[in-house]
Amino acid sequence: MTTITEIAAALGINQATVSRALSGSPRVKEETRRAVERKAAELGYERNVVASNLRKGRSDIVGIVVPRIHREFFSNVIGGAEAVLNEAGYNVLICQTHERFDAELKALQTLRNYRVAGVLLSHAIGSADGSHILPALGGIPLVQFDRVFSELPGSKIVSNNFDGAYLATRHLLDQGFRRIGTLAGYMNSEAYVQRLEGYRQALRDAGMQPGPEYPDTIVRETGYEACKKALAAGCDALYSAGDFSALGAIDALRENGVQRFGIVGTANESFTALMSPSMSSLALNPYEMGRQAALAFLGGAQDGVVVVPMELKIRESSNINTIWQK
Amino acid sequence: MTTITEIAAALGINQATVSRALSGSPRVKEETRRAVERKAAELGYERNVVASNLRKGRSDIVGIVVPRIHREFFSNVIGGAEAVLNEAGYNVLICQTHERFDAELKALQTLRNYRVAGVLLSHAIGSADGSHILPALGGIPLVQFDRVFSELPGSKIVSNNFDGAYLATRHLLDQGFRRIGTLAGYMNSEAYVQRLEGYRQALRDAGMQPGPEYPDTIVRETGYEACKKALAAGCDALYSAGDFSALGAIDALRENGVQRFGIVGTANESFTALMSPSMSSLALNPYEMGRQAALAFLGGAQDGVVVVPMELKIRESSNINTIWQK
DNA sequence: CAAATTTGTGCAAACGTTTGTATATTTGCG
DNA sequence: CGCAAATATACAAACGTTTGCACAAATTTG
Repeated sequence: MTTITEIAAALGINQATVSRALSGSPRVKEETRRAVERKAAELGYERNVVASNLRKGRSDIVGIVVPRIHREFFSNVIGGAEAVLNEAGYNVLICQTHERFDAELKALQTLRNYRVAGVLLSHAIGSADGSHILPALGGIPLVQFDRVFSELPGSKIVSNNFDGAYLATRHLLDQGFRRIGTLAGYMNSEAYVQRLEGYRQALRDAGMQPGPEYPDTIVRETGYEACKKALAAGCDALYSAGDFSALGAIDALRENGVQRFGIVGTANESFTALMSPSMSSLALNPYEMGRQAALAFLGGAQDGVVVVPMELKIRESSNINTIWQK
Repeated sequence: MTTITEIAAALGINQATVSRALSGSPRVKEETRRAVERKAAELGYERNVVASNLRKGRSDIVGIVVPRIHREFFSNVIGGAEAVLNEAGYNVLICQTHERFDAELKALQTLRNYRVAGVLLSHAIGSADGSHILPALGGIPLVQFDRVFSELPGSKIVSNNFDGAYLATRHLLDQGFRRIGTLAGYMNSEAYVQRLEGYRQALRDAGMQPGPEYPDTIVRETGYEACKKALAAGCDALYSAGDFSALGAIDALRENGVQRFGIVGTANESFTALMSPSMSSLALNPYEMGRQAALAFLGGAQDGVVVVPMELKIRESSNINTIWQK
């Protein structure tokens, strides 16, 4: 491949001049610049970023570490981050942890080896705390998103789970449902705790009795079981902290031929809009979270929390006239 | 950050020895190696991959270029490729083209600037042909997957669309359906042409009349319209070359209260398993395609085509007793 | 025991840039 | 015209690693 030294030799000038010409330094004559650019194009020159980064002591790569790339949520976060970062001249190196602590540690070390400009991280479930993160990064700027360790410095991007769940529950009340339960997630995760609190607050503010709560309910099967209990307890609606548990709840409604029952899920997985009746869902905003994470990095990854609003997608499952059939 | 020069100074030996010790050269005494490793750990040394890559003239990064990362298909391909490549000591740099020619060209140039070890590519719709690819890559090994330009050299990973569509159509016949139409995709894409051919061959082999064909039918709306026409034409089943058009077809079935009508889609989008009745679908195998693409790269990106089998996921929509309701 | 071989280490150049400083050239101005 | 200032280019060192070659010490061989 062509180097600046070759261009310099071909033009009989110094490589430093070629370097300056190509990087737009004002210290080179317009005429020389044009000659260099012409010769560079002629020889098919492309700057060797590896050498450039070594000399400059920094890289234009930003690492993104996620549990699993094929999860809709994370691939959308990556998409949002990439849009901003590419615009700013950065490239994106993606690592998966598969929810494992050891893979997360290795990913962080790899990124450090590349002397990346920054790291955007959503930690693995397998990481009980964040004590390994800073040592592994050795000073590289850190932005955490969605799953954050509050004790670490740097920027954090999270959803407003409390407000979202409040809104979803309020929506069910507004539709005329009167006894609302909740399928809550794992209580060791901040996000699920916040959703539960938002749900409770909405009921309190409406002067309603607290409804039945089904914790650790996050997959289709547990949603199905919990919904049967909720029906037995006289519920006419459920706010579910996940979409898959809400799907299980709908299985139970169909099986029992229940009518006038409202469901709102959380996460706005693509199937919620595609099923029939379609499912109302409290949408996370992964693309925007990715954008915000990237912007936080560009802003220097200062300590601080950015809250990305959730959005309630109102569809058929929370309409009191929706018919549930087998 | 610590360098090998610092380790060498601390031990009073030469940097070359440190380098050799850390990279496992047999030319260094076991005792020295241990001393180096101890000191490296003590100083928190991490190899500077940028410098290493520059000196070695190659990089351990493989570029993956896809239209859109948040599409389920592509994120799974990436996941499969990453699994293999990480195992082999490579890292993955991901670029999106958003189906645009200019973004694809820029991505390829960026990867070349990084002197990546290889590129895995599924080209943008906006790229009418592949004439820009080789010049942009300047000799970097190329593996194409899913969307391939046959005229380019290198490895190609594709699905066996013909066999898959044949199988799907055969399955509908086996279920007792007798007049089968097809929602075909865009005929400027090799994959869709192959699916149409497979469908036709299955009917021929069964001694059936050719059914009605609805080309350019790939989204929900066009699927809905085409299904209404198919119903008017007396069809009792459809093989759809896409899942979204199949979803539209189901909309039409529900609306018209049709019974005894079979549907098989293609791509096995996650919603197909989650809707009710669930949709039978001809699954692409993106994870395996990613794996194969990575393996092809590791094997030197030799000229040749690898065909990844599709798998028919049999669910309720192709069962003759499934009830379609509003 | 000298010569040949093996083993371990050091020296220094290279990878392709960038950049501080020095030098050469041009320009401006009294 | 002469000198200072501005402009343009050259020189050379650095970034941190890898690696061919040279060399010294230890070991084997005839």
